[in-house]
Amino acid sequence: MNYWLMKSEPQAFSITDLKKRPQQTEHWDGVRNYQARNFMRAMKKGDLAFFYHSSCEVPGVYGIVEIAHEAYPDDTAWDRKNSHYDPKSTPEEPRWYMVDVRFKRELKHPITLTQIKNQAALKNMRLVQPGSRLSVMPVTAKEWDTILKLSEE
DNA sequence: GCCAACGTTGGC
DNA sequence: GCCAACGTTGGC
Repeated sequence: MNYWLMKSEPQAFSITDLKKRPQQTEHWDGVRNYQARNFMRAMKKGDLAFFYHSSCEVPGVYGIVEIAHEAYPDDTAWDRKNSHYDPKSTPEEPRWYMVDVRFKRELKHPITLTQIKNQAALKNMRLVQPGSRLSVMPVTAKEWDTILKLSEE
C-alpha cells in the first residue's frame, strides 16, 4: 500500500465535487508533467491519496481518496478542444496518463499548508520543499499518519 | 496581481 | 548539448 498526495484547484475540481460524482469516482486527467505522470503510473489500485486544494484561500489537505483504477492513457491529450491538448500525444503513442480516484472521506479538520509547514514531523514532506510544484507526489507512511492524527484533534 | 522557481522549447 | 526565452505553478 502506497500513499500519495494529489493537488487540485477547488474552483476547478474539489473534494466536494468528487463526492457528488456518480460512484463518487472521477478520472484524474490533465497531468502534463513527466514526474507527476510517473508517480501516477506507479499507483496501485487501493492506494490512498490526500486530496489537496491548491491556489485557493486556504491551501491544504481536505480529504482522502482511493485509487480506483490504475494508470491508463489520458484521452484529453488528443482532444483539440481540451485545454490540456498535447499534439505530441496520440492514441497510438500516448504520452500522458490518468488514474481514477474514488472519494473515501473528508478530513474532520482539514490540515492547512501553514499547519504542515509548522509541524516538525512534516518538514521533509515533498509538498513543502522549496520550489516543489508537483501536482502528484508520494507521501511516506509516517507523514500520512501524522496528518491523519492532526486532523482528528 | 506579483513573482520566484521550475520545466519545456527551440535556435544555434 | 547549451542556454535564453517563455509558460506554468502556486503561495502570498
